[in-house]
Amino acid sequence: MRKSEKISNAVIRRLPRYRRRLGELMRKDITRISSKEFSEILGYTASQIRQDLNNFGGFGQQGYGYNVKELHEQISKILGITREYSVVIVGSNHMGQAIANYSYYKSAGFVITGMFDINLELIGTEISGIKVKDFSELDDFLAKNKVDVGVICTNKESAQRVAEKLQKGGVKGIWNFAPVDLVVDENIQVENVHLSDSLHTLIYFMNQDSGE
Amino acid sequence: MRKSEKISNAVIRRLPRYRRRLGELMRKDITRISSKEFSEILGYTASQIRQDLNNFGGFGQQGYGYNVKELHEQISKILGITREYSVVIVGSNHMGQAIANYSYYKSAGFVITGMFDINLELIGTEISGIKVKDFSELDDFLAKNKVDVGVICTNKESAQRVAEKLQKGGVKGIWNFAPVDLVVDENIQVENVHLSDSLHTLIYFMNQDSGE
DNA sequence: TAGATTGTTAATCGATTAACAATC
DNA sequence: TAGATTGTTAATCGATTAACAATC
Repeated sequence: MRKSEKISNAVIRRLPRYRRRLGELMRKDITRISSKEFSEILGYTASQIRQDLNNFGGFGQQGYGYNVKELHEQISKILGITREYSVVIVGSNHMGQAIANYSYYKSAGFVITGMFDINLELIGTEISGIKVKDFSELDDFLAKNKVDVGVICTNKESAQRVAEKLQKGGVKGIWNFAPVDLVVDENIQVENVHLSDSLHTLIYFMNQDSGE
Repeated sequence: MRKSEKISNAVIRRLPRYRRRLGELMRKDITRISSKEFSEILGYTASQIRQDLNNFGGFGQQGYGYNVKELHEQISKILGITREYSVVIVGSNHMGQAIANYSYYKSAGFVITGMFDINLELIGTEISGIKVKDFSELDDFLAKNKVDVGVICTNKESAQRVAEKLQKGGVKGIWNFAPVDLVVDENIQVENVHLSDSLHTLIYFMNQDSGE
């Protein structure tokens, strides 16, 4: 770790939201913001925002606040959204296609370099300009191309096997959409998008709310 | 609140994972599990598991552990996954289609009763057996049908307006896939699936890892 | 300079872990 | 009964909030 002290997950997970909101402010031509004003937009306390940011350095100026554009850049740097990332999608069914077509990625430095599937009807078709390859070509593809992130959009039965292939192929991060908890080396990062868990949480809070 | 003491979000967000893992155990015909064994599967401490569960009642038995099937049922009950929920999807582009086609929902009591879009090329087409309706029919549809959950798969510019329509139409929960923070009445629950935030978090941890 | 607002330390609050008596 | 494991209280740890001196 850079600063010899570990920064908590909670802080990290707030950074993308900070950045997103700063982007919105930029589009509205707002150039500066105080932690107090920002706190009103975000629903966090001003104190928390200042604490969070000061994990990484003093980006503000006393008596002035924060420069929106500069803070946006600093957070981009902290997150590492400063270069291109090569991404492959394994599982080219509906979810894989939705990911491939999510126009946001292109503008944010994510380049989809490969899509894979085992379904013969999908192999060879073109999705968002990318030809779907046979899953059996994945190992070879990973050996020949430096890939940063693997996206798993397979069913839950195949996900672990795919994760292992991605790991062997040298990816550094796995974005997992399958409803399973993957087991991989600790030097590989897994970020889960567990849609069913998310929906279940929503259902809980919905029911809770009506009971109050 | 039922028990006059608020249960923390952190606890609630672990419940779907508990339930999912219990489902896996059931499929393996495992009938009982101790908090210690379960902790090894989950990567939580046994203490945390027991604490979490005891927020809702004593589901275990001293000297024995927990009955897998019973605990699964109890958690389903706590979450509210015991009846059917009517769901409409607003925005029938790739992400909306992926949600509609996610076969999991059908088996878990979620029934997609409507899909909407403004794109004339999509209106009238059938997705996973559901005909896409014109967005302008949404108000009328919500007035005539009891809908529990609205899924927002529009772009970020339209999301807030859609949320307001859903709110007026009486939905209790919004599952939001647009990269914005929605403003709604506090009796409406919003669960965000912020894909870009998730990806940014992954990128951070990937870069961190290589620096250590 | 005076006013505003940060950076940072201290205080509080909440969540996790440990310990153990209760009990199956 | 003896052994195992829960339910639950107490201790610890970490994260959030409050306060204020530093400073632009």
